[in-house]
Amino acid sequence: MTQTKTRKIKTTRLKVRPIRKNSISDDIVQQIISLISSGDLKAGQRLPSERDLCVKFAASRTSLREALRCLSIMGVLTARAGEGTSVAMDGVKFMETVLQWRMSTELHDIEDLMEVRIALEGIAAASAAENGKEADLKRLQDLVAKMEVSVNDAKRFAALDLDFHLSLAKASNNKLIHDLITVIRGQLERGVAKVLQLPKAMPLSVEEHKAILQAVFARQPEEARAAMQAHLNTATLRYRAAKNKLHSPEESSHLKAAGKS
Amino acid sequence: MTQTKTRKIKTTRLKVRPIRKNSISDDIVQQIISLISSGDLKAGQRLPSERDLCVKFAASRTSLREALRCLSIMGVLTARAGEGTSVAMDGVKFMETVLQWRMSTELHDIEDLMEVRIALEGIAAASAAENGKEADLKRLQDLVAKMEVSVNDAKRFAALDLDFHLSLAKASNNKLIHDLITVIRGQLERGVAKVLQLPKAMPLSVEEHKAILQAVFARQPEEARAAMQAHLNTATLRYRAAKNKLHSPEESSHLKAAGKS
DNA sequence: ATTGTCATATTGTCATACCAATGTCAAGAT
DNA sequence: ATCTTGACATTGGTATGACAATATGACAAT
Repeated sequence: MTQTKTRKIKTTRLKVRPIRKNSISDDIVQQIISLISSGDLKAGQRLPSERDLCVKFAASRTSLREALRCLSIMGVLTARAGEGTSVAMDGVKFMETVLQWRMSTELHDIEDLMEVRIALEGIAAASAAENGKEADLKRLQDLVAKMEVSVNDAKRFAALDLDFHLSLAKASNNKLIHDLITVIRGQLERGVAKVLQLPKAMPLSVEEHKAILQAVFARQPEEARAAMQAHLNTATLRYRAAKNKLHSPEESSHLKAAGKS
Repeated sequence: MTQTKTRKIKTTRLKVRPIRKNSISDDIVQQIISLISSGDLKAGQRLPSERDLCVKFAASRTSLREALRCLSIMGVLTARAGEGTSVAMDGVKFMETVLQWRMSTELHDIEDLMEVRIALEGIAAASAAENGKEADLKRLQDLVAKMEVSVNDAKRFAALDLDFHLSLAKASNNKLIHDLITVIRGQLERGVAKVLQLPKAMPLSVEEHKAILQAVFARQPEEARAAMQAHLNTATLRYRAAKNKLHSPEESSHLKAAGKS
């Protein structure tokens, strides 16, 4: 069969473009996104009923529903039977599901996440020191004070820690950074809980947060960045220690409660 | 006046949770994500036909399709008539649609994007200098060489520039950073084109890329980071200039306001 | 004033049918 | 032998109708 030679290339090279039919659902999704983008659909606003939208889009209810359902699952829309469909109020759920998917379908190393997180939270700290409003800074102060008296309650401490970092990200006044930090932190939640189990972890963490807070209050962007990045670097080291020290063999997803035999 | 007094609050505060019925499509989506996450479904692998999946999930084809369609639109699956449905090979499309949606439904300032980009590409340059493989570095060198002889072809230059930055991000060996840079860069594409219209923009850009390249080849992470961030900072300044000089008023549509949310 | 009931509108689910695109493979043409 | 062609089966894409489940408001009953 080696004589299946190449001389058979007499097929003329026509300059045509492949025809591509975008699916109807795809099209509808894009249109709705555009409507939201242009402001014709505002957050919380209700959409016409599915049957009405069918005729507006000149599509079947099947195709329309595939589009609406997709947007609902992603958190862009909220739909409930009897009530109708409306634009979601908070776009955060969207990013949450998204990163959850991303993290699930494509493995990202914890170290990769931390590398990005260190950079972003560094920016956030610097920006907060530079531009943060007094109210935001006050809130950070309160949170650190609460952390200081919660060093014996790991669960509460973790919640306060999360609140601190997100509040600081918000104070940076860069919404993209706030979004990214939120979703990345969500992926690291388990790791955070582990780190806090280490002895002295919480008191040390309080001191580090105090250092960040001080730099932010002093309106020293670079110091704030350095303090934040130092905090997260040691947190990364503590995570590695926790990972190796504590039941190291398996670290993966879920503990399979083997039950008390 | 207000005799609708408050004493009527004897309604006991019960700790109950609202009833929530997850839709079938939602459930199927979660299950498929889990299958991909657990490795039971690998990238490129084909799923059973829709009609088969119907019986496996014990759901109607409508519900099943709403789930599959959602995953297809988001880029997690790829489906074509006659061929079947399979797990997408390239997860980048997913992040692209995601950020596109996010950018559309929630306004992000160009400056916010650049701030994040500067940090991430700084990391990428440093990591590439530290860990980049020789082949990756060689590719960067080739790209800069091509850029140097393309200073009169803005379109080609822009493509080479994009290639350079993404290749460097890839060389950093941090997939999350590569993803984020890719999508952020996608949002900035128009801005990049504008900047290159400025006089001397391309020759200057070449020099800056050479500086980055040199630092990376010298295996000097901090120098590489500094060179990259200097490059992007001047690019930002050039963008502002281009925005103000050229027909400015229209189209940016992002005005930064202290968003409270 | 609270509760029960009903009508109505809307989303959620299902079953069925048909269309369009793709792959398979055998029959026929060269 | 090799290539083309066409029929056929498989599969995703679309459309339609029907019914269930849920939320809302009006209204009667207690």
